[in-house]
Amino acid sequence: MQSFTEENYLKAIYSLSLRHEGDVSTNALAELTATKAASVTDMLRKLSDKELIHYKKYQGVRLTEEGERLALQVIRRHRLWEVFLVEKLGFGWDAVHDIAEQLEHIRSDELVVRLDGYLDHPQFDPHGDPIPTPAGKMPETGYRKLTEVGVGEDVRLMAVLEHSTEFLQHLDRSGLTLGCIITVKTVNDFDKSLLVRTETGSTVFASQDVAKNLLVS
Amino acid sequence: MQSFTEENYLKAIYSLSLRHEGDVSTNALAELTATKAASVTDMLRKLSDKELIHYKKYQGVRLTEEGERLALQVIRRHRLWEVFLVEKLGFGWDAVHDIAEQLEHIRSDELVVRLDGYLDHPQFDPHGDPIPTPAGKMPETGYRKLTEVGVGEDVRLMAVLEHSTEFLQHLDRSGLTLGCIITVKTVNDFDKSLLVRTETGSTVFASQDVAKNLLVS
DNA sequence: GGAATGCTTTAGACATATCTAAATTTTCAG
DNA sequence: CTGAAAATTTAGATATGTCTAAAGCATTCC
Repeated sequence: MQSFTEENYLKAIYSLSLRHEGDVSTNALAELTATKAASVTDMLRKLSDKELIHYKKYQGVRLTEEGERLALQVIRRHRLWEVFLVEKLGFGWDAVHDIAEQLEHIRSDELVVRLDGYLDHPQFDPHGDPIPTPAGKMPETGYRKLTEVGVGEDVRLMAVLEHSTEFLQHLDRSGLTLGCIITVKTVNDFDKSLLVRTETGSTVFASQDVAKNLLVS
Repeated sequence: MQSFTEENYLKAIYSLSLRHEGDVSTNALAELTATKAASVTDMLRKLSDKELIHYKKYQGVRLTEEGERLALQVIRRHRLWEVFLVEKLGFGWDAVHDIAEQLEHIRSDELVVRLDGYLDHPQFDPHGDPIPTPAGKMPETGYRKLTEVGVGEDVRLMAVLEHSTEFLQHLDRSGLTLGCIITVKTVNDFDKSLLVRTETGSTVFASQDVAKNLLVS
C-alpha cells in the first residue's frame, strides 16, 4: 500500500519518462513535484526498496513493471474522476484537474469499477487523454503535436498536453475545442507560431507554446 | 486549513458530545479515534491553539462555534458522498462508510455545491441521518431510540446510529429497512431485548444492542 | 586530461502524528 | 478527608516527508 506521496512520485516518473527518452533525472522530478532534489533522492531510495523503480545513484530512475502498473492505476482513477466532474457535475474542463488530483488517491477498487460503469466505460478524459485499462495498460493514440503539422493540412484537435486553468481558458476563448477540424494556414519561420483556420472559418493565432500542447490526428 | 487528522478529531468530538451531556473526555476520544490518550492530548493542544475547541487540562473538551461549523461541514460532505455512492453508483448502504470517510476530506467548495445539486439536495443520507445545511447547522429530527418505545406502539424506522457493515447486513437479513413500520410486541425485562412485528407480518428479534441503534418516529 | 560547472547525494534539521513509559491531577470510596 | 485508582498529561522516541547546506560524482570545455 502506497501513501499519497508515493503515488504522486510514481505518476511523476511515468509522466516524465514519456516526455524524454532514457531514465528520469532527480532534478526533473524535483521540478515537477515542486520539491527539492534532496527530497526526491530520499523518496527514490524508498521506492527502490519497494521495487517500484529501477534506481542507481546518479544514474536516473525508471519504473519497474509493478511501478508502472501502479502509476497507470492512479492515472486511470484521475481520468475517470475528471470525466465524472465534467460529464455529471458540469464542471468546465479547465476546473477539474486539482480536484481529480485529490480524488485519484481514494482507495477502493470497487469504487473505480462502479465509477467506470456509471460513466459508461469512457475511453478518453475531458482533455482527450486516453484512460488506462483496468489491467494497467495505456492505450496508444498515435496523435501528433500541432507543431509537426505542415501548412495546408487539415487535422482534428484530439487532446491537450497542458491541463492548467489558464491554458484551457485560453483555448476556450480562441474557439479551439476538442474534436474541431483545423487547417494550418501559415507557419512563422522565426518563432514557429502558427495561423490556423477553424471549422467556423475564423483564423486563430497559436504561439509555439500553445501549438506544442495541442495533439491532433 | 485543517489536515485530514484534524478534521477527523473535530468530527469525533462532535459525535461524542452528542452521545453524552457535558464535555468530551480524552479517553473517549482515544477510543473513538483508535489512538492513545497521549496522542489525543497533543492534538487537543493543537486544536485549542487554533481556537477550534475549548480545552482546559484535565477538564475535557468542547467545540467552539467555529469548530462546530467545521465539524458539520465535514459531516455534510460525508453524508452527501454516501448518498452519491448508494443512489448513483449502486453501493449497498453497508459498504459506503469507509469510502465516504475518505471522500469527506476532498477540498473544494464548488465540488460540494455541485454534488449537492446533482443529488437533488438530499435531506438525509442512506442511514437516515440528516445532512447538515450548507451554513453548518444540523437539522433536528426528533427521532427516539427503539429502546424507548412501549409495547404495542407502531413506529417507523427512520435511521440507524451504527454504520458498520456487520450491523447493516444484520438488519438486511432481518428485513428491517429504513422507512418500514414496526410494532413492538414484547419487551424482555431481563435483557431488554424486543420482539417486533414488521410490515410484512414477520416477527423479528432485536437485542438491546440492536434496538438502541435504531431510531424511529 | 584536468578543472569548472552542474547534478545528485549525504548530513543534519524540522513539522506532523503517532507511540510507550513515567509523572501528575482528579475522583471517589471508605 | 485522605489514599488508591483512574484519567490525563508530559517526556522522550519513531516514522514520514520535507528542507538547507555541504560534499561527492559526472560532464564538458578548453
